[in-house]
Amino acid sequence: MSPNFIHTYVSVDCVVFGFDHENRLNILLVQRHVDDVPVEMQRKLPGSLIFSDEDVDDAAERVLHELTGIKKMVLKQFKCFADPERANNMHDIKWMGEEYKQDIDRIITVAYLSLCKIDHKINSSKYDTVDWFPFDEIPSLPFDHNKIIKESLIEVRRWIEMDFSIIFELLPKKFTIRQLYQLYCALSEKKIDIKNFHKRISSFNYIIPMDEIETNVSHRAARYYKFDAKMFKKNNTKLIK
Amino acid sequence: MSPNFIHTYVSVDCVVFGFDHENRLNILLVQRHVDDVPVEMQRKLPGSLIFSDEDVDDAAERVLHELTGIKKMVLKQFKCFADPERANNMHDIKWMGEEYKQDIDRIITVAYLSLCKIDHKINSSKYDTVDWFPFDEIPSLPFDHNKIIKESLIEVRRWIEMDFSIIFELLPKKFTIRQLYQLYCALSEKKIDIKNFHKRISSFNYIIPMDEIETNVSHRAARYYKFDAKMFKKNNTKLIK
DNA sequence: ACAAAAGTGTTTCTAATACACCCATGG
DNA sequence: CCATGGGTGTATTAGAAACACTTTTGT
Repeated sequence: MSPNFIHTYVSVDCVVFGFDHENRLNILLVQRHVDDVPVEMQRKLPGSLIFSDEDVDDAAERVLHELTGIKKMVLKQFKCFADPERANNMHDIKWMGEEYKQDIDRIITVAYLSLCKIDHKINSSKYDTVDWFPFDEIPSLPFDHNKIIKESLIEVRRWIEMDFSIIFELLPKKFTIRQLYQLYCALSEKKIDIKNFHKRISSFNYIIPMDEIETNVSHRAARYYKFDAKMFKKNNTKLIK
Repeated sequence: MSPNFIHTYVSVDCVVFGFDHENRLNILLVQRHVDDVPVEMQRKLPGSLIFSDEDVDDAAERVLHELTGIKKMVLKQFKCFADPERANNMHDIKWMGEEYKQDIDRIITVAYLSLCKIDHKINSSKYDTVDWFPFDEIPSLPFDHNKIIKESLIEVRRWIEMDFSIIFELLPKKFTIRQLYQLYCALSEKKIDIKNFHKRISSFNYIIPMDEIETNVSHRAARYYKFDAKMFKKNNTKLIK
């Protein structure tokens, strides 16, 4: 008795979130190159097959590094996608053949979340083209990448719910309370009044007011704040209980 | 350029939680049969390789059904384990050869959580021996099953935090407030006074008092309650905000 | 002066906690 | 009668929410 067990390649795909100046969540997509493939199918999530001596977490770390050149990025595995139909598209099969020089029939992938300051310089050693796409302007993507992205949003919200400190991975090192507020609103269902938000934030000893304030704004300039991770660790607090 | 990409089997493993009469979390383990293997290594998590035309979620559902005979069990994917060393033990390699009739060098697994009423009759179509083990009496297990179980506890706590209603999957259909309280304590870090717990519970319209009360107890008999899933769905509430 | 957002102070109200008290049952 | 836990009611308090008011800057 030798039933038809899966024997397959395994990849990782990374959904990297950023937060732009129009208060929108963005995602990093890369270019793939295949002839005869409609141009709208030429974007994809950054990813890679994993090596035979590699753990998935390490593979995801590698993909992120090849993608951005950044050494340490926060990273969280969130789901294995293994629909037998997920790589059945002709174009995708062709692309895999060219990319990996192997005939690949089925492939399962482990999806990861990551966060990145959108102003950080992207220095990819692997991809020619790496671009931010606002969440609601993401084109139709190969494989089940659109599905993965859709589910990643739910996951990133959960993540911030659980560990508020990772929200600062998306903000510049110095940020205004308003920026933090807008980001919080984009990521949380909870609605909170900006004034009360302000009050609560300033009661936290791990969000530290700086001397610097905004310039060239047509209203009272806001103060910049910075996040003190050490302070946060000491008395780990949720934003909203 | 054809680097050494993984080409592997993929399995699912299920960590099924139960809650016993001594207020302890338990886990279902099955027996595996290999000669020459020390008896303490003869238990394992229920699991299976996935078939070539099967999604992982379906495989997990299949495993659970073969394990318990129960049709619908709650089920949640929680992590892919892919350490290249995880199946390097000689005994494990031998067992895989006998079980699956294939030479298996490396194997990655996707772990699932499930919950089961501990009094429910277990009717396994696949395993001769299926037993509950209290969480802190789990023996040394093959592969990385001990690691998986350890992480599953964190995960099940998160799950209940997110969706309180699944806690009732672990309780009998009729239960006392004390039972619910003990279970809640076992699964949550939050401490709450039993009296206030009682009060809060009785304020929820989806936890319905029954006419029946305990018998043969050496103190005032407690009332039985039941959980009304429909009511809960209407006004989904967290136990503690 | 006005608009627009920063930032602070005050009040209200809900909900969590602490705790007192009565009830029921077995020994 | 006592011990044990079931179950209810009340007072206190913390903190979330609503909102008024002052400050700062550009136009």
